[in-house]
Amino acid sequence: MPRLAVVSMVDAVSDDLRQRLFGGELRGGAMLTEADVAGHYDIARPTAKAAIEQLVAEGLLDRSVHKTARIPVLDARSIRDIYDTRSHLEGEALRRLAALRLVPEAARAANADVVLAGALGDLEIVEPDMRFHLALVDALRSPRLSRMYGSLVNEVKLCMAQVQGRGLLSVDLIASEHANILDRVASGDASGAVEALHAHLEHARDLLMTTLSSQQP
Amino acid sequence: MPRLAVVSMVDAVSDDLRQRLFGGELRGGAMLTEADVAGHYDIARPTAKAAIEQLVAEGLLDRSVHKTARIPVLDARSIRDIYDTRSHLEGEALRRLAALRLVPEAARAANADVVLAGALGDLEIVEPDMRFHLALVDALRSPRLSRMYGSLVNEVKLCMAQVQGRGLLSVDLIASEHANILDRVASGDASGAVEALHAHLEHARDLLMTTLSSQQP
DNA sequence: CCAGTATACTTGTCTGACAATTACTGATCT
DNA sequence: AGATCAGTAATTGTCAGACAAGTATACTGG
Repeated sequence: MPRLAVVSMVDAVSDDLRQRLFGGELRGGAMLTEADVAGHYDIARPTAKAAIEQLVAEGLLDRSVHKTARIPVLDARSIRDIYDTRSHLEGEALRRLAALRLVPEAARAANADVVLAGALGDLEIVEPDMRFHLALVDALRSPRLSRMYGSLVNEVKLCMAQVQGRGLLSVDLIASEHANILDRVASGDASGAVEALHAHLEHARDLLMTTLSSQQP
Repeated sequence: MPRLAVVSMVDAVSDDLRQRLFGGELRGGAMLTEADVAGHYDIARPTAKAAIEQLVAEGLLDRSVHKTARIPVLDARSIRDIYDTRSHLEGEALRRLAALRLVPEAARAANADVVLAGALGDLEIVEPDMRFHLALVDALRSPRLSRMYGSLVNEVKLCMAQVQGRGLLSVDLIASEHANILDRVASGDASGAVEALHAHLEHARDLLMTTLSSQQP
């Protein structure tokens, strides 16, 4: 019997908004009023307000007091910060995994899914890709660390939705870089694994930033 | 002309609740109903609810759907996770600072305040101590990283309030360990700085855990 | 003493409302 | 014409009160 999650209306709404954000239906820079949300889901405005505030707390929406929520436009500085922080968290995680020579099974599985998803389209790669990286962090079994990395993953998904990757992701390259990282962890080569991760993330980040700057004007 | 922060009622309430949590007025394990908060500040229940939900999102209160919010009792596992995650974030930060030989001025100043606060009492040490560690992270100028570390700091403050440190903190030892860390950063000794940090945090954590276990039964 | 039910308490959500703030539009003046 | 200011519309912040739904506790019967 499957475990059913009892969610409140607010959670259901914020979940769906998240999906619409990641799917690109809600474009960067667009305004999102409480009345819009309330009308779209046919709920009361306070309920919509609470859902919006959840997303603001996660960094998936921008808002200050008395102003309409806006879907953030991720500029170069934000992307740099997101990827620097990813390197920061995940790099140290790899050091620990390498010290234990622990290769998370979930990471291997996720990387296999990356290859499978490659045939479907760029946006489909994002999910298993993120799952790979999250699996590395989750392997340390630290709830707080996983939560932090999860919030970064959400921001990356928002990035990906905004650039709407048009065939710019090379699945084979990504998968081989992932495999390389796992190999170095397995052999206990901590600094090598960190190096490989940094290169991998820098690669992804630069691709993102050049794509973004080319479609900005 | 000073920068005035326009805060909503909800923010003001959650700020004050935070202070009461850190001050130990609200003890671990205690229940905090929406009606309690609403009555205490003479505000409407929805407003109290929103303030509580902010704190839940920060991890400063526990709550699941349809249940009364509870002030978390930080057990050994939580403390271990908090300090492991601190090591994780701050250790990597030290590596970067050491590579730049960058010693944040704010960290020096905070450590000086630690010594000054030592004469006042244990709870007074906590603030400059946390400011020292936060200054190290802030020096990297990463908004996301600072936010993450800040949430850990808040949890540590909650810990400290719960053990109500009774003369168990040795100010001189803390300050000298801090100074040691800064020295190693200044000399570019990355792994030495990380080592010193790990020892420092492990020290603090063990003190916290033994104190906690002795007053638990 | 345990199980099941009944009651009180608490939270989730809604409707409707008003105040405070922001964004926009139009008129006036240089 | 362009800029500045006032007034209006739109939006958010907060409230009161209400009801449904879920949780916790006490009480009763076995």
